[in-house]
Amino acid sequence: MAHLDQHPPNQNRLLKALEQAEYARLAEYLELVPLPLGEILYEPGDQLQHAFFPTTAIVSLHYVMESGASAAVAGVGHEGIVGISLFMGGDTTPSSAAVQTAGHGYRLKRAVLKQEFDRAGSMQALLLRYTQALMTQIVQTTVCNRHHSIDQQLCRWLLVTLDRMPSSELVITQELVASMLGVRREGITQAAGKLQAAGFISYRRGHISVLDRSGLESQVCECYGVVKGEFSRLLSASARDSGRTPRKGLSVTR
Amino acid sequence: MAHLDQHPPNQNRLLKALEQAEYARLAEYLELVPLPLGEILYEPGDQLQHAFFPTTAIVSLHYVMESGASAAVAGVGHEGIVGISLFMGGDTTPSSAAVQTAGHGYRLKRAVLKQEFDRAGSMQALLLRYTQALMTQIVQTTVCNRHHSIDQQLCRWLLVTLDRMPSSELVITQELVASMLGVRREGITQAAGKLQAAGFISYRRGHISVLDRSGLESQVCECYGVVKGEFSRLLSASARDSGRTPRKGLSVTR
DNA sequence: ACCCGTCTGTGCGCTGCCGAACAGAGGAAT
DNA sequence: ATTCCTCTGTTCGGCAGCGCACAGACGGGT
Repeated sequence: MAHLDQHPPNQNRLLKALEQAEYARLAEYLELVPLPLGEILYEPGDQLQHAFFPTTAIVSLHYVMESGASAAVAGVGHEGIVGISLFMGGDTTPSSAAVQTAGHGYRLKRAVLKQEFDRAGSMQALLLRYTQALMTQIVQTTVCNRHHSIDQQLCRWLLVTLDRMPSSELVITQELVASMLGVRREGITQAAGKLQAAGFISYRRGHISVLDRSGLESQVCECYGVVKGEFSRLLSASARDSGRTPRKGLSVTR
Repeated sequence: MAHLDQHPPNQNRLLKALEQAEYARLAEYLELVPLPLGEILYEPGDQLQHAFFPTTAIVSLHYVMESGASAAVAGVGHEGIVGISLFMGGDTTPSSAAVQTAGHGYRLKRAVLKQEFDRAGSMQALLLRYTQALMTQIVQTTVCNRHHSIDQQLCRWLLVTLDRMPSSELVITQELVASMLGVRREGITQAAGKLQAAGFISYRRGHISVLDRSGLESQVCECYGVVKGEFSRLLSASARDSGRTPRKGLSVTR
């Protein structure tokens, strides 16, 4: 069993950014749960009962079409929360959330989250800023789908996943990556082959090791930087206190 | 000049859904403005000064890439508001907003909107539900980009635009439609040709008339219905009073 | 009435991605 | 060691959409 000290709540950036008083109110309700690969946190139409704050796990938000085809629209790791529809008021969404990388996270009962949100304090502001950052991520996925090659999208996916991992070893099959990017498995095989030939990664059945992060960064499309810039603009520590515009122009490429 | 009685604020669904007291507080600050085709309401990095509630105009939210290529991620008509980053806390976004169909709208100064939002009353709840519906729209655009043909996307675009128009005559060039869908102009020419041959639409230089709406609906992909279902679930009159889950299963196809 | 800028139709060849099918290769379980 | 299942590599044909180039056609402006 995972001990609390191995997985402190403040591994999650949102929980970490909470003010003392808020964190104190929530602490007793935070429940550490294991998030095994493939676990589905919610599906379309589900009445959500909990929100999740991943610590070491990564959750992918995706939409499954009638035909069975699917595509991920965003990912959530230790920087975020799964289940924003709880406080946005819709309670559910047409998309699904599934664990993409096994790990742990904290969950919080719907009523507790909603109550804290409705105090309209700094946690509300924090969650709303996070939601806006998430929207940016989705928007960027949209344009990336439209205009960029599988190669570039794979680079982007590797980098955002890496940003949420403690190590540079990703445990995932090409098949799963393909279904997340919404492309054929063969497309990933080929793109990954190029990256390996370039010496940026090495992989074996179900494992991808990133050897040269800067190599990936040299190939990735602008989408990666835009999203990363927005996340740090909206959620950096200096933005914590108010809703005002914090420092700008961190690393955004325009 | 447009008279107030030709363009009452309640043409905008969000304004219409406001409670008496809230509307009364805002009314004196609502400013009717013409929104000519092509006007840019904001660009990346702009510090927004106003939010806009379109009445007859349609605004498209899109992202312009470094290469100059662009793609629309969502549209806003009389059902919505432009400038959600004002109350979400980010004040700005990496995307742009431009008028896609000329018309009118009301604008509201940033401070006034923010103040009303921060009362954490029913307007806050309304705007948050709208934001969630907008996210659904963006998500659906993402998967539509990934998996559906230009033909289907054009159908979808025509229908959502039609839903926001009083007549069935759209004033827009194929060139503009192409840039909104993020595809080549030739692709639109071809897709529109098919639809015309099928008798669903007729067009001439800068004008598209929808002749057979149900024809379009028979060809459109599921994305249209999903978004429409979410909007009515989240923003129908019966959902106005609280954040609770309203009626379900309107027309969403799963 | 004219002119010129913009919009629309059409024709290439090209390429990135899809669909399907199959062979080999790891790795976990027995 | 053997078995079996899943993951990975590779091939081939097909097609949707791209980039480019050019011709005609419309319509607003003077």
